Amino acid sequence: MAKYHDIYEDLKGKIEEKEYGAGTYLPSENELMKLYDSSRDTVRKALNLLASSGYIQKEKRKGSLVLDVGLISFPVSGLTSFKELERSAYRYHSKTIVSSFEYGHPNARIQKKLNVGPESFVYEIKRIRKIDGEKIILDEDYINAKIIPGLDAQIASDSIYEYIENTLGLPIAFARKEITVVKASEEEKKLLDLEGYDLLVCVKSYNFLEDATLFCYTVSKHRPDKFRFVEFSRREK
Amino acid sequence: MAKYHDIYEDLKGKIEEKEYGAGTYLPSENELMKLYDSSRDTVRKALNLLASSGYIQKEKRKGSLVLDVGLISFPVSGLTSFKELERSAYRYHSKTIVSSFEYGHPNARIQKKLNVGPESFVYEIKRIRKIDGEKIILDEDYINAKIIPGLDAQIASDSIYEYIENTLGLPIAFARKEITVVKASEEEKKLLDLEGYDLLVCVKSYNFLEDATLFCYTVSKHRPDKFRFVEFSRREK
DNA sequence: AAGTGGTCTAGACCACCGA
DNA sequence: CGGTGGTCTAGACCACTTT
Repeated sequence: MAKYHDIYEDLKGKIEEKEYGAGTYLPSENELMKLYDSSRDTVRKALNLLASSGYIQKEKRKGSLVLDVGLISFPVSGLTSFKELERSAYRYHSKTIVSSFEYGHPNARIQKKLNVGPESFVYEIKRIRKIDGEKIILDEDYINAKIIPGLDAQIASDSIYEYIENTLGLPIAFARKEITVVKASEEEKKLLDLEGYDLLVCVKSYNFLEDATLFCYTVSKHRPDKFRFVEFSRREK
Repeated sequence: MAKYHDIYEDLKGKIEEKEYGAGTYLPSENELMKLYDSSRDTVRKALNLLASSGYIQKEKRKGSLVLDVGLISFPVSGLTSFKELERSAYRYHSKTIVSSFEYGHPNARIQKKLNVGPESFVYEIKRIRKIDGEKIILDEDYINAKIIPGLDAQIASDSIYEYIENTLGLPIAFARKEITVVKASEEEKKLLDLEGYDLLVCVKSYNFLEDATLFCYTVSKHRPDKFRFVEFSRREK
């Protein structure tokens, strides 16, 4: 099912494999209709997906221009989790260390962040991400245990997202993220290999399920020299 | 024209004005068809825009849930330029100082960034952004003069984007951005009020017109404590 | 059983570009 | 003038939720 999505994946693949090279035009919508034996609307849905993710630029009365799919490395974008990054093209020698795993009632700050009361239960997990032998990233996750039950340190050392999506079958849908720069605390200096840096790039993220439930608040702190965020954005209007 | 866009704007406004409150559902697609006297497809286009910009979450067989439109401040996202930020809700006492304005052939690095030859002409503009009396941001713009002619220091001190879009009538379409953290050079320490910080948040941006012409490469460096980037992202699949 | 959003189709008109 | 993408319409079937 979801024909338009199949067409999107197919075209995306062919652009990445240079079958449709940068600077050339895709077949017209009329031709794509025939190629994929589908209606124009369906083809256009696929093309819109390609445009919004930066693969093509649609030009009126000319066609769909294939863009140069440049470097796509270390995106915080698209809800990518650390575990997914490992699997990506940019493969690091990486390791996750669970430095603390707690379960209990949240303090006032976390109650507010997760929008829960003092009687609720929350997992508080701290993890250190090691890349090429250096402790680079510190992740703090605050997870609503009522929504995400059954976590343990073993799952945390693997991938919490995979557990949520595959084991629990809960669909992660969207996130609000904020990137700032903060001073490193003494504890953070001890936990990470900061090499003299006293600032950290701080990515705070509110993560939601498909039914718009806020299930997790994450604070991810990166050593400045190892942080990189890439974005493709279209201008409104 | 562009009915679906009008509907989008109307609904967006009503969500921002709390006419449709967070946590409630929008009228069903069927009702919206009648409300706006349009077809279902047109209504759905508007709803998709709302969803992709984070205003609603569509839930199958239930409806379009209105999300809590939180803080939207200082987004680098969406191609927002400094001049637009000024006009936004978060109004700063701000001022732009053109610290250097040059016109000539580009060096090898800029030739590569702008994808032009050594015989081409490029504007190289440095601007300091003052917010509340403090010099916080340093912008370097490298602009292809063949595409964007007629720039001068006066325009640079106002808004280059406005000049491109309104005076020249050229449509700015999309950008590729990269955020990293870099060490401040001695020159940058002199130009900005860094208050002891020796790192800067560096936003590099390749900016394109609607016909996918690369017209401008920008490097924008921010004092770490004044930098903030907010993003809404949907999970693929 | 009624209502919802997700998908797909077929056809239409427009504005504009290039031959 | 034919081809392009942009927009809009009307109708259809599906899977599922709610009543």
